[in-house]
Amino acid sequence: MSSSRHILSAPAWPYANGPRHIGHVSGFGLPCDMFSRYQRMAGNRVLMVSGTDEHGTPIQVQADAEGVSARELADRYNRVIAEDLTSLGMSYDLFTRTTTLNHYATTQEIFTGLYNNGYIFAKTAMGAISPSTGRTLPDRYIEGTCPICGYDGARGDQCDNCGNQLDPIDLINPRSRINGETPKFVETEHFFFDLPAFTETLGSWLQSKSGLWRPNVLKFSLNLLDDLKPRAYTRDFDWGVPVPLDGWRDRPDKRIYVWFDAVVGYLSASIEWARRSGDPDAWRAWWQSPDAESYYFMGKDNIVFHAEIWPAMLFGYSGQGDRGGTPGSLGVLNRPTEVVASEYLTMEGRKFSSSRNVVIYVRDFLERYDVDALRYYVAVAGPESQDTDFTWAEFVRRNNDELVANWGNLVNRSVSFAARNIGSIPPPGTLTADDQAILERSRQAFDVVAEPLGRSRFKAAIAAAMRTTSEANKYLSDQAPWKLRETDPERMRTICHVALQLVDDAKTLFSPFLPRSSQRVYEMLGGTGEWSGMPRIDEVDEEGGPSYPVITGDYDVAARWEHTPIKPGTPLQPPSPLFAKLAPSVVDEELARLENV
RNA sequence: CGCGGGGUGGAGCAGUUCGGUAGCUCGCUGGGCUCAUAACCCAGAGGUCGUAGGUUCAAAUCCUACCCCCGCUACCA
Repeated sequence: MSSSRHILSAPAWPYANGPRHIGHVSGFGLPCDMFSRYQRMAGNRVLMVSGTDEHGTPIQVQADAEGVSARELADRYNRVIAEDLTSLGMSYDLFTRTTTLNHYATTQEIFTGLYNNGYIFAKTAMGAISPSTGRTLPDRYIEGTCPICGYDGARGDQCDNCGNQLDPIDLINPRSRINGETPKFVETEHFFFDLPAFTETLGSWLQSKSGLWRPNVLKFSLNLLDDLKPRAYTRDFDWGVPVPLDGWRDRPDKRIYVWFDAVVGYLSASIEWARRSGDPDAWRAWWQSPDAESYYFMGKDNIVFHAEIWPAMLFGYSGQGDRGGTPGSLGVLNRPTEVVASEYLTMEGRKFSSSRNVVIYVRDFLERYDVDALRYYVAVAGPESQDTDFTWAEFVRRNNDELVANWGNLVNRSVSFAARNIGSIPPPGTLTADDQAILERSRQAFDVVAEPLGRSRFKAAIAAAMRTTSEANKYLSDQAPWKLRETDPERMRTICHVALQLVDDAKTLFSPFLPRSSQRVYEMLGGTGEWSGMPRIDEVDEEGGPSYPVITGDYDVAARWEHTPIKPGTPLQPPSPLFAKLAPSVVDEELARLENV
C-alpha cells in the first residue's frame, strides 16, 4: 500500500418516506460501510457522506394523506432513518439531509453553473397537472386505458399489458392515481438538462472504466448512451429547491426536480462536513485533487443517475461537457471513480412491500437479532452481483452454522481454554514449524482479504476471512492442547498463545464487516478503549435555525489493517458467547409475522 | 419488443474476461475428539455445469438457436 489516499464513500441517499427495511440497507448501505471501514483501517483518508432525500412528489403525496406538511413528514422520517442507520453501525462522517440551507445553496450553484455553460435551457412543453393542487403529476401517477392494446390499467409511462412505452397525454380516460381526478394537460415552461450534449464526454469516460467497474453496471451505462434525451429538471411544484434564475427565484410554483438536488447531496454534504469540522475548504481534498477517489454505492435502479446524470452534471459544471464551458465558483469537480451498484434483495421469494407486510424493518430486526448477524448475512449472501432472496431459514443457517460455529466458536474455545487453564495470555515459548506456518498464513490473510474488499467484492472477502478461522479451528484440533495439560504444559501454553494470536488477527480481518463483535474480541484480549469507531447522533443547526440530527463519529481509532502481536501476561476471563445461536423456531415465528397483514 | 442479470451435486454460491473433463460454504452418511454455543476435526456419497447444435485435440468457459426465472413499471432500492 502506497501513501494515504483520499477516498470519498458515497452511499445512496435514503428517501425520507418511511423507516428503513433490510432490503434498503443490504444493497448499498452496509456494503459501503464495510468498504469505508476497511479503507480507514488501511490508512486512507475516508469521507463518507450521505443524508435523507426529502423532496419530491411521493413525500408530498404521503404528507397530504397524513394531513401534515411535507416538511413535517420529512422531519419525522429523517430522524427515524438516522436512528436506523446509526444502530446498524454505519460509520458516516456526516449523514445530513437535503432540506438544509447549505444544500439549497449548493444545488442552486450547480444549477446556475450548468445554466451558464449552456447545458440547461428553457423550453415549453405539455405537462400533466393536478387540477386540484396545480402541481406536476408525474407520469407514473397517471393511469388510464392503453391507446394501443385497450388495457385499462396502463400507467402514464408504460403499459403493463402490451409493454409499450406511452406518453400520458395519449392515455384514454386518464386519471390520477392519487385522488382519481382527471389530469389537466397544459403548456408549461421548464428547464431541461441537455444530456445529449454529454454523449461524447460520457462515452469516453465510461470506456476508460472498462475492466474496472462491475460489468453489469458498465454495460448498462454504455447502452444508455445510444438514447440520451434532454430531461426536464424543474417541476410545477412547491416542495423543493427554488430555481435560482431571475424571474424564477421567487415563484412559488416552480422547483428543481428532486433527482437533481438529490445527487448534489454528495457534494453539499461534503461541504457541510468541512464547515462543521472547522476547515471550510477541507472538502476539496476529496473533490478536486486529481488523486482523490470516489466510490458510489446504490441499488441497480439508481445506475442511470450515478453513472450518467450525476457525472454529466459534474462535467457540465466543470466546463467539460461536449461543448466545453467555464468551471463554476466551486471549481472543477471530480467524477466518480467507480459506481458500485448492487442487485436487489427479495424477501422469502417476494418483493419487499410494507403495505403487504413482506418486510422486516431494521429497527424490528435489531430488537431481536444481533446487528453483526445481519451484517454477516449481507456480506456473505447479499445481492452483490445478482438478485438474492432473503429467507429466515437461510439467515438462521448462516448465523448458526457459519458465524457461530466457525468464528464465534473459535473465539469461545480459544479464550475459555486459555482463561481456565492459564488465566492470562501466555508467552509464545518455542514455536514449531506448524506454529510458524499457521501464523504466517494468518499474516498473509491481510492481503488476501484486502484484495477483494478493496474492489467491493464482499462475498469473496468475508469468505477469505472465514477460511482463516477454519484453519485456526483445525489447528486447535490438530494440536489438541487439552491433552497436554498434565504431560506438557509448556507446549500447551505455546499452542494457546498461537491460537489467541490467530483470534486477534481474525478480529481485525472481521472488523470492517462485524465491527461490534470485533470490538468485543479486542476487549476480551485486553484491549482498552475503542477499537472500531461507532457512529453517534448529534443535534446541529444552521445559523441558529431549527435543529436536526446528523450522524457523525470519530473513526480514526485503534483499528489498523495489520497483524498486531498480543501481549503475554494480559489477564483473560472465560468469555460469554460472541454471537447468539438462534433457535430453529425463529424461522416459523418470523414467517408467521409475515403472514399477519 | 428492447436492455440488463440469472439458470452449476439437496440448499446458497464461485469459476465463464485469457477454453484443458468442476470448486467454496452448508447439509447428508460414517468415523474421531471433548477445549468449545451438540460447537470442532477426518473420511465419504452426491453434479453429463438450462436445452439442442457447432468450433476445437480439448468447453461450464467460445459461436448459433431456443426454453425458463428476475429486474428495468408498482407505497417500495
